[in-house]
Amino acid sequence: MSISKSTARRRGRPQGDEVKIAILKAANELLEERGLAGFTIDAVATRSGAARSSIYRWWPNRGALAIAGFLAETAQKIGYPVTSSAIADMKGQMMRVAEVYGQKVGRTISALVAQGQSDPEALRALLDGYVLPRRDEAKKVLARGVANGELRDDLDFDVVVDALYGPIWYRILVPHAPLTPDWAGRLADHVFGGLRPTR
Amino acid sequence: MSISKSTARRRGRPQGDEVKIAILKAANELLEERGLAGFTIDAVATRSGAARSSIYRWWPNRGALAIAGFLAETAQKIGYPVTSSAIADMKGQMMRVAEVYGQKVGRTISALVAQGQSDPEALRALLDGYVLPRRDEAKKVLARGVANGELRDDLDFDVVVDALYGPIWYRILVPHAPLTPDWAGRLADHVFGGLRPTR
Amino acid sequence: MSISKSTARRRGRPQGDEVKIAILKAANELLEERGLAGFTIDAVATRSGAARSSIYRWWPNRGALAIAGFLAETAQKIGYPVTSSAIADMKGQMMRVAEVYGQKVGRTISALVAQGQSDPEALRALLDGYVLPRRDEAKKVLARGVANGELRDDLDFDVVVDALYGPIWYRILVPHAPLTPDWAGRLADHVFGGLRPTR
Amino acid sequence: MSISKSTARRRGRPQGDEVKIAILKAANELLEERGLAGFTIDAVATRSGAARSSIYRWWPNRGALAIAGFLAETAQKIGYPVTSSAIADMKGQMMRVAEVYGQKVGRTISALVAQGQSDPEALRALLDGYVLPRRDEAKKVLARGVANGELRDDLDFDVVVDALYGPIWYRILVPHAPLTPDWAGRLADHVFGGLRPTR
DNA sequence: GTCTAAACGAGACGGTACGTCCGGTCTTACA
DNA sequence: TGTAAGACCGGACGTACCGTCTCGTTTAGAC
Repeated sequence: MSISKSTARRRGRPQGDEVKIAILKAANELLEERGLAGFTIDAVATRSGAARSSIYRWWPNRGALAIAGFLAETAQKIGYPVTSSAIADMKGQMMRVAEVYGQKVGRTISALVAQGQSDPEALRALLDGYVLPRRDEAKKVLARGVANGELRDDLDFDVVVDALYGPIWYRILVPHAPLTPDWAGRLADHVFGGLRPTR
Repeated sequence: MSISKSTARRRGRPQGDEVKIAILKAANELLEERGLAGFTIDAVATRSGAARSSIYRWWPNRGALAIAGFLAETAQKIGYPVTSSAIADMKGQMMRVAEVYGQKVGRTISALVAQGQSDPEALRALLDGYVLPRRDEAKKVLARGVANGELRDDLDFDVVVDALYGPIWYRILVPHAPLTPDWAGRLADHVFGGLRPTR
Repeated sequence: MSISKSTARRRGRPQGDEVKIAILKAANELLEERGLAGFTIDAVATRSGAARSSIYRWWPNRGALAIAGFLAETAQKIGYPVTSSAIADMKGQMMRVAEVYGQKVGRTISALVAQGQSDPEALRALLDGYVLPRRDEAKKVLARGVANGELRDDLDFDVVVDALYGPIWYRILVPHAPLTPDWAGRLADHVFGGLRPTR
Repeated sequence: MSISKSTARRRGRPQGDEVKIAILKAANELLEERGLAGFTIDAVATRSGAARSSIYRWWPNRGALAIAGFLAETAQKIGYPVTSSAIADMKGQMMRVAEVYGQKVGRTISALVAQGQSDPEALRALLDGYVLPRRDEAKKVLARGVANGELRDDLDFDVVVDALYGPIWYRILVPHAPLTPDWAGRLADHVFGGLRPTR
């Protein structure tokens, strides 16, 4: 995004971060509170106190702003616990994710995905900035599980991550029933344990 | 949508089905070809040869039209096979769903979900008209599997359906990787078999 | 408007003038009450209880209906008094016209004239059906005045009628001040008497 | 329309007068050429090269635009001559008005009046912006005539202005016969001279 | 301390789609 | 054949945003 900022400070007024931060904050709040429909450049400008032109100076369009707001404000709030059991760590993290996504963050995420359907760059940004990194984290936990014998060694990690986290996103985006930690726990149990009877 | 057409014909000019059909067809095609962005009432009108006002006579807004187009044209294309094995039936159906959703239908579905994020009625219609009925079908297959001993008898069907189909929707909506029958087959194997080592 | 009612009954359902009358009545009422803006074919249909198609059977478009409604209902309500004095007759008639036009009829007339601006046929119908006939009546009174010596014998009747009635229409259409009988009387006095000082 | 431009420039982009002028010009031309029927916001936009939204930024609806176009372009074209005789001045001005109104301006005026019938604000604007000011001018001339003895001193100026100009508007709006300077001259003669025989 | 170029607020501008309203035509069922 | 009902095409309306642009103002660093 920015090349050659390392070299000697350029002339002119430097870019007071407050404006940028206020914009991102407002963007995120609007996304949370009113979803994609209420997320208007004008609304962001009004709420943040910034001018529309200031927004367009830093982000090329509303999709980019939406993603940026999300990444800046809410993205990295859920870490993985680290205990001796990878399965327990996974399950715990899924439950915490469900808890968080079940509230305002869920609205934001679904708005972002919706935006992504008609805005390839926004989708790309969401994937690269959020989805893929988190998948990688999950895979590390899985690898740990394989290493210590908790998990089968023939697992396809991509499939497993889809199996564990896909349903969570599905419940955000297609809310046929509420997204709760309890449900997430049962989901983990079913997937880890399989569906076949134990002999 | 309208029952009670059986009774005596109403007074005025009857509603030449061709127009309605042409509109729905055009709506669906646009959704498939160009996603939500290109799905404009005007575009639908032009392509179908109908007048904008005719569209608004039958559907209150673009969300309703989008859902209606989908349900009328593409919704019921994938049935369940029925063999002796419920697990095989499930897996087979998932693979066929993946195949179909991996193409144009996927675009349509993601457009509908996106629309649903800012249009509660559209979301409701999608759930009631498509998602929930298909979940019910899946649960019947699962029940068969429990009955004949293929599946554990303590399963939470809602969780299981989420676990099996959630990832498919996830890959449509958050396309971090392509949606293929092969992947769907492996997904089924992982979930049915569980992730823990077999003794 | 309707000829040949005398001859032998034609086949089919007789045309029960009630519908036509109800339509004209409704048309006129709407014109009076809400002016051109509220004068909608649909509104006329609803109020009259007739179907839109029945309206279009008898009148080609809304302009024609408006004129017809006016002519049928309100047009011929103001006759000329006949006394020995033509000037008094004129003045009296002007005052009564002002009285009538100052109320609902004025709204109707201004609506018709407005309609006429973008509908040449409506204008033609208004002229032929109302304006010109009434001008002719006025000219007869003027001729009587010339004959009995009340009026100059070199008058241009068209100019005189314009001078006497033009201001009345003007006050209807450009209502810079109310249209009252008193004002009309003073108008008559000024025009008949001239504006120059009497020696 | 806007005073107080003298003070310090406002913050944002100033309002490039060209756009506004082009819009008004186009509006007026359309009114002249095609009357109220052809006077469409879209047509104005197309002809002026401006966007529809730019038009709506400055005028709230088509009525307001119509008036504004008229006032900006054609309104003030006819001044009063000033000679020693008030009567001659009046008559001269009436003839020139007749000449001008007899052409395109007449179309515009009748369109405006028509618009006014279903748009009270447009009517108000026409009265305040055009009709009343011009009536005031006329009254001044009349006052001069009274002062120098050409006219009776018991005249009701409002009635006189109605008597002199009312017929002209009447002939514009109810064009039963063409509006010519010659006719206007005869009108002036009749009204100033009165209709009674001179002893 | 001045100079100056970028940041910033404000808002005009061209566009595009929305959903509504109405006009006029056409097609049916019923009387 | 007249009438009620209402589907249909078409076109204008006014609204809401989008993304671009052009201003005047502010301000921290360069000089």
